Amino acid sequence: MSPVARMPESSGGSREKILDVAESLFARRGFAGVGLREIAQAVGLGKSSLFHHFDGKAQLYLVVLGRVLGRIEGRLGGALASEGTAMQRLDRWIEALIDAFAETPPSARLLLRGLVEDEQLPPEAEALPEFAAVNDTLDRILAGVYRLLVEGQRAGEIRTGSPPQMIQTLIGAVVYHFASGELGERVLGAPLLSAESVRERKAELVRLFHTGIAACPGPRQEDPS
Amino acid sequence: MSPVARMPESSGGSREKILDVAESLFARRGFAGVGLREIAQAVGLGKSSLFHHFDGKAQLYLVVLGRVLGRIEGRLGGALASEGTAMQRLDRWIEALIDAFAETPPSARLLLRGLVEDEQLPPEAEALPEFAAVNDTLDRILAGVYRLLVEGQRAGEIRTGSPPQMIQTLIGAVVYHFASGELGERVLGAPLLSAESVRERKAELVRLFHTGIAACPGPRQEDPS
DNA sequence: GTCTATATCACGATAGAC
DNA sequence: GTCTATCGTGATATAGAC
Repeated sequence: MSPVARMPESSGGSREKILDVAESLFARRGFAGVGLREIAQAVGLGKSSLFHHFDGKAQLYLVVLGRVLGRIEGRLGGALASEGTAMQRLDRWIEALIDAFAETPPSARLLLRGLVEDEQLPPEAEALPEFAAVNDTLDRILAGVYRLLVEGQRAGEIRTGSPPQMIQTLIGAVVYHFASGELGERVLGAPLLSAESVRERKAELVRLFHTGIAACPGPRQEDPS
Repeated sequence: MSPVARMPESSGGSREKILDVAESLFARRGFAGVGLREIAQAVGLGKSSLFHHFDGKAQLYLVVLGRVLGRIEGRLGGALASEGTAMQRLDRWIEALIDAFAETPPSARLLLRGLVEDEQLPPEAEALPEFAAVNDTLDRILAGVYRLLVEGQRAGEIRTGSPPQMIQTLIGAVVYHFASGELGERVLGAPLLSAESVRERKAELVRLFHTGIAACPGPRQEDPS
């Protein structure tokens, strides 16, 4: 899509390094909390050099956000396209989202900020093409899981109720968890990103969506994991 | 607790006005995204006047955050102290948390930032007494719901599983929802804070925690709402 | 493609008049 | 308790040499 995307190797991948560093810093302290000087310094460049790779701070931020969303969309697409019942695909969708955050730890924080902080960017940034691209990717992701939930309801696998409400819960339960950092580790009493914690999170959410947290005395669907 | 808390009325409540404005602005753009100049201007004061009410930006932010947490703790305490089974009290706890966010809309965003953004404050701010106060309130809130979940498990009302994992889901599902702003409204296709949306959110979460989202064929516990 | 130098502006915080 | 004036710093962004 981007004009620079065609040359993945040639002449020093400064651009990728900048994006990696910026992703980590923006995730930790947000758009306003990070200066271009700090980013440049962490990459090993002068501040002004960033302007030869990006049009400015806002565009850089949007490129970073778009890259994260693109990675996530790729993973989720596999779950949507997989075989099995709607409920099985939903389980895989949840697990794929968790894997995406576990693989690239800053993603969850960056995404949570990006989703919640509408007014953080200067107003003129909404005119940038990257802004529209981010929104489009987001819409596709949401539309995908929405269709999956509706399909599950039609098939009688998912109870009645508002799919958008369920989506809000899914996003909140997954994204918040992996963005919760120190507080999350205080709650858990364990590291957030260890293989064991990640596995436990998957199991808990799949179980929650299947049966809630109540000790239901009736017969239960088979545990899928 | 605070030395100023004893005089709720006398001599112009500038302090409260500052806190209200700061809460709204910090919620929208975060600690680093808001300048003292903007806060003072919105209150109708000069920038320097803020320093006669607060010790600096970081302390002001912590006071705002502490006030929000105090309001929430008050509401949740009522639910914890109420009568009924652990599951019924958990339902009330969830509904009280939702009411707190619905009543003071910026709270959810402010809190989500405060919870997730560890590194946003300058390091010396962690030495302020308000920092410890915020953490204490947070710990009390978390300990309260933790005890409730464990009690429910002992009584056989709540299934086995990790209470911390359940708490992470609770926080994520409630706080994210009410912090989700424009994106949340795009997902829902409806305003986030209308009486109907708030009622629907309560019903969805209570239902989710009772029975999951699967269409369970077995007998179900009575709907408590 | 990276650099130095600079322009312009806003920031948090302080001093001191009233 | 609020104000004006100011200090020192760091912000984004640009210009132009190499």
